[in-house]
Amino acid sequence: MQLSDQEIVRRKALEELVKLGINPYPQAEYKVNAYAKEIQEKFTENDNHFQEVSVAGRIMSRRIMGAASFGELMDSTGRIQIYVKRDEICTGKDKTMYNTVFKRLLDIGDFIGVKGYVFVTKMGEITIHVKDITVLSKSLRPLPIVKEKDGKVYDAFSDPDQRYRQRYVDIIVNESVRETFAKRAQLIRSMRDFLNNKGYLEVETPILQPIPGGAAARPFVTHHNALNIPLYLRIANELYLKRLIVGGYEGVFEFAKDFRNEGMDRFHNPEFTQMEMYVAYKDYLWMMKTTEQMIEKITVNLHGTTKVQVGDNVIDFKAPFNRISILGAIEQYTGIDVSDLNENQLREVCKQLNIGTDVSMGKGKLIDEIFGEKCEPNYIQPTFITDYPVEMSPLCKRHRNNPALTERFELMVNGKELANAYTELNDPIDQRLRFEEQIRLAEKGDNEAMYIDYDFLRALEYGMPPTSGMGIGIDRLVMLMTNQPSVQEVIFFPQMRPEKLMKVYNSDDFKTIGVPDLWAEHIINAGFAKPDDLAGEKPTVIQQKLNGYRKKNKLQIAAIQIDEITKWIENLK
RNA sequence: GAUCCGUUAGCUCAGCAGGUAGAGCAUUUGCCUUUUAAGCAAAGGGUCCCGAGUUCGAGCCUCGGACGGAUCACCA
Repeated sequence: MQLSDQEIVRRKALEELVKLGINPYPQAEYKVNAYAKEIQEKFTENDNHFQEVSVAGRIMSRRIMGAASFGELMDSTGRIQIYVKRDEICTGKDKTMYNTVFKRLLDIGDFIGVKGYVFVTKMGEITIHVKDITVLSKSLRPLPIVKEKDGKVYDAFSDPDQRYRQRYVDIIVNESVRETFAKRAQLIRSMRDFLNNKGYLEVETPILQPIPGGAAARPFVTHHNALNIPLYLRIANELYLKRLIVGGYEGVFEFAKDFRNEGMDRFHNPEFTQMEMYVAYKDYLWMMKTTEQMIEKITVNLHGTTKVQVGDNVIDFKAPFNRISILGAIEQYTGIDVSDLNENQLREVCKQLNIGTDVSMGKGKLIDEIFGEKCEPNYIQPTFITDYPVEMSPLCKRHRNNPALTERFELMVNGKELANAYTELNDPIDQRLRFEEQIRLAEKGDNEAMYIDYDFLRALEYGMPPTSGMGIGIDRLVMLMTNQPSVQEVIFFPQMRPEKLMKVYNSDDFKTIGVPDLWAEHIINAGFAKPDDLAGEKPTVIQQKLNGYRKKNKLQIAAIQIDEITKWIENLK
């Protein structure tokens, strides 16, 4: 492994700690009785609070001035300044703990525990006056140094690639990232509370499914050895949740990880979280009200107001949200009434509007295309789009006033779909026909049309009460609520192409061409990363470089001779 | 999948008509007992993403590749 100079320094410090009898990775519990945030919030100079604190965390900065030092310690709640004075942590004659351990062997990133009392410095900063330091864990890699003053961040650790691949570093160094994920947790808690308060049952259903139903998307396939069958990672949990409604639960919900084997971009991660809920005896009108109430409540819980800044827009989640039918929306933005058009006429309209189509698209898909192209981006404020054509909603009940439509809504916010809901189809005969229609579409080449789940049909045949169901994208909701421009910012470990490790050569690679052990240790550091690098150089140049390195580092080995080097180069060929 | 942009020290980023690779922070050493992104001073630190080519000479130019970002396409 090639180490940078800073990593070498830290490894040496580690060895020295051990020599001093200090275990850099101790086993024992370190008892903590206070946290940074708590001290910052509650300490006042007149009280006798916090006079014997014990705090543990990472050293995030140090300012050493002779026999006294300031530093910042970061624990799970935030940062607090520490003041370390030599004669306070070394009460006897031996000043090693300060001079050597604290000043030289500890680094930014190391975990320590400190005991002491809290006071306020002349500069007015709440600070722990340290009387005792315990090394808790040595850090061998230097952290990025991010500094901040008056809300302005300097030298931010900002490369998305590194931040997502090494999220642990991102959350050490970027406080706002920790806040985003804290908000995510709070949002989910708030939604769960809302649903629990209604008395619905939180359930878990299979992620490995023999038939990937409930949505139209390409699934990931895996294989079960014992059963010797393919299994799919779920694209939705809808059909399982509806089985539970058949089973007699009044309301069920699940926070579900779903998996879709499709493109990745800033709105799509292959695995994402959806909350789906189903409630018996309700319809989509009720569900609209419930959805807007739930989102309003979550927003207020998170922000104390219904208004949220998202990019350049302020979005107001105050219920009720606007409602418009999909055909009405199309008429609004294109001036064309498409409600009575057949497939060919729709194709004509698409052409006229400059929307690409292909033969696999049925009537439903064509309407969806027009809406997606001409209408969807316009709905910035929360808007329910309702009453979708029957062809694009195979699990949804037909509209009570128009059998060509369904009782479905999608919630659009900031020009994107956030939630999707139905008055669920519970007529088993109609459901079977709709599945069969999907199969016909599949044969036309729509690779997202559904498989038929016969057990689900069997369940419906036992009878499912009238039910309304809704799915809401948690990642997208978190993006809105935290004003983040991409899903990758709200998922701890977004999917990335695997890191490609470059072949790293070591001393053994040099030994194979005849470099003696003593030199093989040093040759990489002397500037030859791999054996082939020797081939491009004249032997005399190599000799100079190696012997120069020997002199500079005062190596206790004999100077290298030119004929040796010539032999290595011959061995290379 | 297409187009554009990026990849240089641990981190953030400069660099040029092709001529010995730079800054700030971090690191090391010395001085300094209350500092506030940054005390003062000095020093060390690089596979300029990888590979091929052009050239006397490539971080820079050409071609190919890797990875990332943005936009578009795809997308119930």
